[in-house]
Amino acid sequence: MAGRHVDIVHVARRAGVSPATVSRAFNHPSLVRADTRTRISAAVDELGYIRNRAARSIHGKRSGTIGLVVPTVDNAIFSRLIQAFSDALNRRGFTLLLAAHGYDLEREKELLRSFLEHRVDGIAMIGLDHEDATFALIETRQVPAVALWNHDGESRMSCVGPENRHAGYLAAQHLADLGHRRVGLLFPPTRGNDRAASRLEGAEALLGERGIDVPRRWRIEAVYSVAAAKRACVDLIGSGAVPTGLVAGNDVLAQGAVFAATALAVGVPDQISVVGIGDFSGSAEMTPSLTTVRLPAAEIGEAGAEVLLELVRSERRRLLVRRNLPLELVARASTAPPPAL
Amino acid sequence: MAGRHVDIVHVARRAGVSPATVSRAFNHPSLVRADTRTRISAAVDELGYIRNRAARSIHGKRSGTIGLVVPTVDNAIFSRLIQAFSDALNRRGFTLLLAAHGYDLEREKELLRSFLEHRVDGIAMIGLDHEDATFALIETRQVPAVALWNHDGESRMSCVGPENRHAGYLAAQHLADLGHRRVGLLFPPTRGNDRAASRLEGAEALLGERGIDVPRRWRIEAVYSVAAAKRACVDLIGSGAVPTGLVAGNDVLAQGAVFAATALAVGVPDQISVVGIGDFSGSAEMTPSLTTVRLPAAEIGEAGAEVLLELVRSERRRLLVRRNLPLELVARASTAPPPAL
DNA sequence: AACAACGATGCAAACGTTTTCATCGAAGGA
DNA sequence: TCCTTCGATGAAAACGTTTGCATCGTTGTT
Repeated sequence: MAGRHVDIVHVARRAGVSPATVSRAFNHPSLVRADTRTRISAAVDELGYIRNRAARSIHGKRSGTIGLVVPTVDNAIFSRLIQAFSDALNRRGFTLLLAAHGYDLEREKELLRSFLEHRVDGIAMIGLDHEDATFALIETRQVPAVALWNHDGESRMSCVGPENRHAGYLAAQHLADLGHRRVGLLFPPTRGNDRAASRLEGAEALLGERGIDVPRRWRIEAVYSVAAAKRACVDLIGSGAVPTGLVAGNDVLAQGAVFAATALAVGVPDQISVVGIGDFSGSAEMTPSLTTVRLPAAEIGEAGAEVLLELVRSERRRLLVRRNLPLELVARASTAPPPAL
Repeated sequence: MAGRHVDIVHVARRAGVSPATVSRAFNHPSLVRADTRTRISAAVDELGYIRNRAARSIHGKRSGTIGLVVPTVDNAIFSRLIQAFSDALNRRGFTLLLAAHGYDLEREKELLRSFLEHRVDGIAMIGLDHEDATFALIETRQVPAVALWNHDGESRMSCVGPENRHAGYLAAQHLADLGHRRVGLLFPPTRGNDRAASRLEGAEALLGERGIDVPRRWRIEAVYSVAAAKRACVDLIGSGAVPTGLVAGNDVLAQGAVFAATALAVGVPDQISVVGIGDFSGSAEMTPSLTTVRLPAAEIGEAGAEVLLELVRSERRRLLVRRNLPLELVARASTAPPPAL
C-alpha cells in the first residue's frame, strides 16, 4: 500500500483532485475547502506520501536547511552550542546541516561551498576570522550568515556572542584583584582561532595595565584536551619556578592544570590559583570547583538561530545584526590570594 | 561578474557549449573533450557558478546527504561519535544532516520524517530501540539505515557498535573480581535508552552470577550530568549505609560519584571503588583516574559511516550488516579491593 | 572510395513540485 | 432575472538539472 515512489500526482489521483490542489493544501491550506483537505490528508496517509523538499527548493523556495560549520564537534562547549542551535532550528521547522573543519580555515571554505550546493537558507560559522574567499562567497551569493561565539562591534558579518577579549580580561582581573603578581597563561594555539586569540589578548591587556609581566616560560600552549594541558602543567610545575596564578584559555585546559597540580600534591588554590573560561559541565562539581568566566553557550545557540532566521526572512540582504551576550565571572574554590612569601 | 543566480545555462552560454555538455563535464568528465572541459571550468570560475544539488536529486540521483539522529549532542561521548561520523562522511563527499530528539522516541520519528523529506541517502540513529512507526518508515521507504552505539546479533536493522550488555557485565565483573560484595548501581533513566538498559542488565547478570544482591536503596537513578550524579551520591553517602563498590552507567555519572566522595572526604578507592563506562575525555586525567570500560566512540563513527555508505551504494535494499566492536576494561586508580571489615 | 565505428556534442524530455492564469459554479445585488 | 463577485479548482508553464537519443565529423578498414 504505502510505497517507495509515491509523488504528489499519485496523491492527487487518489484524492480525486489535481496536483495543484494537493500542493495548495500543503502550502496555502486556506485556499482549499476543508473537506477536500480531509480527502487529501487521507490519501497522503494511505499512500505514505512524503513531500520532496528538493523539488520544492528548485522553485527558489527555501530549502529549509541551515548550515553550521564548527571547528570541531568533539568539545564540551561547542556541543552545547550545537545542541541549542539545532533545537532552535527544529522548533522553527528548519533542519541542520553540520560540518567540522578541524581549525583549518581553508577546509572551512570547502565546507561552505558544499553547503551552498545544497542551497542552505543560511550559514552559521564559529568566530569572526575567516578566509577572504569565504567572505567573498557569502557576499556574492548573498546568503544570510552569522558568526557565533564572538562579538565585535566592527565585525564584517553579523555576529552573536560574548566579547572573548573581555572574557580573558575578566579572568586575569580576578587573579590580579586577589593579589597575584606571578601569573602564567595556558592557552590553545591561536592560529585560525580568533576566540582564543582575543581571550589571550584580553588577559595580556589586563596584566599590562597592572604592570604584571609574564615571562616566556609561563606562556604555555596546549591543544584542546585535558590530557595535553595536564602534561604541559606537569612539566611547568616540575621545572621549579611556578606562578601563583594561572589563566587558562578554557575550562578544559584549566581542568588539566588542576589535575596536574593535584597529582603533584601542589595545593589548589593554596599554592596555585587556576581560573578557566567557559564554565563547562563538570567545572562546578570537580574538587576544587573551578573559578571560571561563564560563556553562555546555550544562549548563543538559541540567539544565533533566532538572528539567522530573522536574516533569512528579511529581504534586506545586506543587513548586519550584532548581538553582544553578557559574561560573568563565577568565583569558586580554585582561586584564592597567593600564598604569603 | 560572479552572481547570485547563475545556473548551468549561463555557464553553457559563456563556454559556448550546450547545458548538456556542462552537466557531462561535471558528472562524466571522460565523455567531454579536454579543451572543452577547460573552457567550461573557466566559465564556472568567472561566473562563480555553484551546482544545485536539489535540482540533481530530483532525477532520483543521490542527494549527497546522510541524516544522523542522536538523543543529544551535548554529551561528551556522542560528540566524539558525531565528529568521527561527520568526518568520514565528508571525506567521501557526503554532508551530514543532524538532529537531536532529547530521548523522546516519538520526536525521533518526526525528525526521521523530516530527513526523508530532504531525501537523505541514508539514515543513522543511536541504539536499536525505536518506535514501530520508525521502523515502518524505514522499511517502506527502503532507505538504507544503520543503528550506531549498540550491537545485537538479532537486531531488526543494521548495527555498528559494542555490546552494551557486555560493557555492564565487564564493569561489574571487575568489582566482583576485586572482592566487592556490597555493590551499588548508578544509572541514567533507561526509558528510551536501550544502551543504558543493556548495560544495567549486563551488570545485574554478573552480580546475579556471583550471588550479589543489590538492595533498592543502592540502585540510584540520575540524569546524564555530573551535577545530578554528584547530588545523588552525596545523598547516598549521607544516608549512612554505603556500598564498597559502585558501577556507573557511564563516565559522567562515575565522575559525579567520585567528586561526591571526594567532597565528603570518603576515600576513592580506599573506602569506595567506582567504575564507569565510556572512557570519556578527562577520565584518565582526573584524580583518582577513573577505571572504566572503554567504548570506541571514534571507531563507531568511522565504521558506522563506512557501513552505511556501503548500504547506500549497494542495490540490495534488504541487506543487514552487523558490526561488533570490541570493549576493553581499563583499570585505573578509582578501584581497589574493598576495605577490610 | 565507400562504409563502419566511434567520439563529441546538441536536442528535448523528464524529474516532482509550485504558481500564474483561467475556468466554473454559486451567491449576492440591482 | 441578469450581472458581478468570489471561492474553489484545474491546466500548464516553470524551476535547474540529467540523460537517452540523434547528429555530425573523423578515423580506420576493406
